Amino acid sequence: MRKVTINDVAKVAGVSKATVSMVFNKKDINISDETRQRILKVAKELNYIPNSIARSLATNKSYSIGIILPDITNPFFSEMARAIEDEANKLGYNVILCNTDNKMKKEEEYVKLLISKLIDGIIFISGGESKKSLKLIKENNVPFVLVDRYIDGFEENYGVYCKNYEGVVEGVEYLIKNDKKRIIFVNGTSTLEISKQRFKGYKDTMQKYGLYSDDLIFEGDFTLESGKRVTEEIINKINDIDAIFYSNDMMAFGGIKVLLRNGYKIPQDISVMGFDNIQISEFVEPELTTIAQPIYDMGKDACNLLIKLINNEESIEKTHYFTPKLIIRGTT
Amino acid sequence: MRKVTINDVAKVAGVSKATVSMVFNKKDINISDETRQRILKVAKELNYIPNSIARSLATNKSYSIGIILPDITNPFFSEMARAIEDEANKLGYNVILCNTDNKMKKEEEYVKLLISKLIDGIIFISGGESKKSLKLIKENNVPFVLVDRYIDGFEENYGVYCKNYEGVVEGVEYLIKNDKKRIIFVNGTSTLEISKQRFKGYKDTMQKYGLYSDDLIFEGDFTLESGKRVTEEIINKINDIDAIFYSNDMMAFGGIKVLLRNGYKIPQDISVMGFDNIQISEFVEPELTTIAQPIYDMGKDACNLLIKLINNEESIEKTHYFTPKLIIRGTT
DNA sequence: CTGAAAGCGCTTACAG
DNA sequence: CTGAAAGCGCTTACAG
Repeated sequence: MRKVTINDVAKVAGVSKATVSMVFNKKDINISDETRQRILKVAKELNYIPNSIARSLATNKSYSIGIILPDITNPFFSEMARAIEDEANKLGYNVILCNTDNKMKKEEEYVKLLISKLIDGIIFISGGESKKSLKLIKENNVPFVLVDRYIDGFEENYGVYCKNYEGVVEGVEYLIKNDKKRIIFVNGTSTLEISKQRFKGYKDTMQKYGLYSDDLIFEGDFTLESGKRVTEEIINKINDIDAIFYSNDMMAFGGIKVLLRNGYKIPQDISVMGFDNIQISEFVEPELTTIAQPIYDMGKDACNLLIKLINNEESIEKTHYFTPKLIIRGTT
Repeated sequence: MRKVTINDVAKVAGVSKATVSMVFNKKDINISDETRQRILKVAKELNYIPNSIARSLATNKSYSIGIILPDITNPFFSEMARAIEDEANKLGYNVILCNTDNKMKKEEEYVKLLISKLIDGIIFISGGESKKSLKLIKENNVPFVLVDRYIDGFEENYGVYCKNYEGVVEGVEYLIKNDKKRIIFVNGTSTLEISKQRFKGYKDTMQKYGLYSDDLIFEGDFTLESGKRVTEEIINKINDIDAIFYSNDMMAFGGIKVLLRNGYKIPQDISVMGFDNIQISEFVEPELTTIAQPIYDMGKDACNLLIKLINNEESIEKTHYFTPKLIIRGTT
C-alpha cells in the first residue's frame, strides 16, 4: 500500500506534476479552471495527501515551530502553550513540544533537534542563562522569541514579557492601602531576572511607605513545595504578620495550606497574594487574590510575533511588555 | 550564510557523502577508525547539523509522533503529555502537540496534517467518536495508540486504559464501609464510554448494598464549572447527603467550593471523593480523597507501545489496563 | 574500506 | 496555459 504521490495524481489527471503542485499551492493563476477542477477531483478520489516533508526539503520551510519550556505540567506554561498552539494552528503552523526542566543541557539538545528538523522558528521560555542554546539558534539564523523570562544580554532580542515590577507595586500598594503593614515577601528563584524585578517592586514600595525591613524577605523556588516550606519557616520566625505576598501562585497555594492547617484564618488573620493568575487560583477556597499576567494574550502575541519574523516582516517593536492587573478575590 | 550540508563535510574531509552518512548513522562498521575520526572532527569544526528533513524523505521516517488530545490546559492531559514527551524524547522521537477541544473537525484536520508530515505514529486521546479521523489514520497505515478514552468499535486496537469500573467500586465500597449511605454520584459526559464504566461501578456497588436510588444521580461534563452547577442543584434538591462521588477531580473541586461556601464542613458534614488524582488534588485544602489513575505510567506505557508498533514489534498485548488506586486524604 | 548513482516527493525557474 | 528538468540534502543498494 504505497502512499499516493503527486506523480500518481498527475498521471491520472493527465498533466505534469508541476501543474498539480501549482494547483495545490494556489499558484494556479495560470491554470485553466477545467484543469484545476480535474486535478482536484482526481486528488480527492485518490485520497491524495501531499507529502510536506518533501515540500519542506524543496522550500526550506517546515511550517513547524518549536516551543521550549520548563514543564508543560506547570499550569502557567500549559496555558501559555495552549495559546501558542492555537495561534500557530490558525496560521498554518504546528508546534513541537519540548520540556526542559530548566536544564541547560536539555535545552541545547532540543535546539539541535529543532534545527535539524528545519524548524521555522522557536518560542523560548528559558530555564536559566541558556547561553549555548541561544548561540546555536543565532548561528543557524533561526528566528526566535523569548517569553516571560528575561535573559541577560538578550534585551535586544525579540521578546514578550510582563511588567513584573509594576505588577508587584500595584499589589503591595493595595495591601498597604488596606492597612497591612507587616507584609512578608516570598521571592522566587533569585537568580532569575523576573524574581529580581518582582522583588524590586516590593522593596521600592515598602520603602516608600517606610515599611521595609530585611527580615520580611524569604525565598522559595516557585514550586508549591517551596511555598509550604517557606511558610512554615515564616510562622515559626515572625510574629504579627499582616500579609504574605508570594511571587507566584503556586507558592501561594502551598502557603495557604500551611496557614490553614496551623489555624490561621484567611484573610481575617493573614492576607495572601499571589502572582500569575493561573486557572487554579479560582479552584482553591478562598480564591486567591493575585496579580494577573495576561498569559493567553502573551502566548498569542509571542506566536504572532514569531511568525511575522519568519515571514521577514521586520520593523516591528522588538520587545512587547504586557501589563499585569490586580485581581481581588477572597484571600485579601 | 548557507547551512552546512553533508556535501561540505565530505568535501573537507576528502571522502564521499555516503561515507559521512554512514558515520552519522552508526552504520560505520566498514569504515576505518581514522576516516571516522576525521569526519567527526570536520563535522564538529563546521558545526554540521544533519538535515533530518532530507533524511526523513529518504528513509520515510520522521522520528516524530503526534499527540492528539482535548486540551493541554487540563491537568490530566498535561501530565499525560509530559509522560509521553519524556518517553518519546528518551527514545529519540519528538512530539507534535494537537489540541482538539473535543471537536471532531479539528481532530480530522490534525490527523491530515500529521500524515502529511510523515509522522511515525499517533497517540490519540479522542474527544468523541472520531470516526473519520480513525479511518484516515488506518487508511494511511499510521500506527496509533488510543489512550484513556475507549472508542466504540475500536476495542480491537492498541490502547492504554484505566480500569474505571474497578476504581469506582473501590471508592464506593470505602465510603459505605465508613457508614456513608446516601452517596450522590456525579457522572461526567454520559456519552463517553469512561463515564458509562464509572457509573456502572457506582450502580452495581450501591445495589449490592441495597443503597441505590435513581435520584442520587447527577450529570456534569468533567469541567469545574459543571461541578459547581451540579452541586448547587444537589444541595437544593437533596437532604441528608452523606457523601458525593464526583467522577473526576475537576468537578470535585467545583463541588468543594460550593459546599464550603454554603457552610458545609468537609468531611464532617459531607464526604467528597474524586477520580484521577491530578496534581492539584493536593493543592486544595482539605486535600482531595480520590481514585488515582497512574497518569504518568499510562502515558509512558502508551508511548512505549506506540514506538514498538512503529518498529514492527508485533505480538504484544493490544490493550493495556491500568489499575487505579484509592488515595485517602482529607475530604473523607 | 570507500565512492558513484539513483531515488525519496516535492517546488521552481525556464522555455514554449 | 502547461511541461521538462534541476535541485533540495539525505540514504542505500551496488560495485569495486
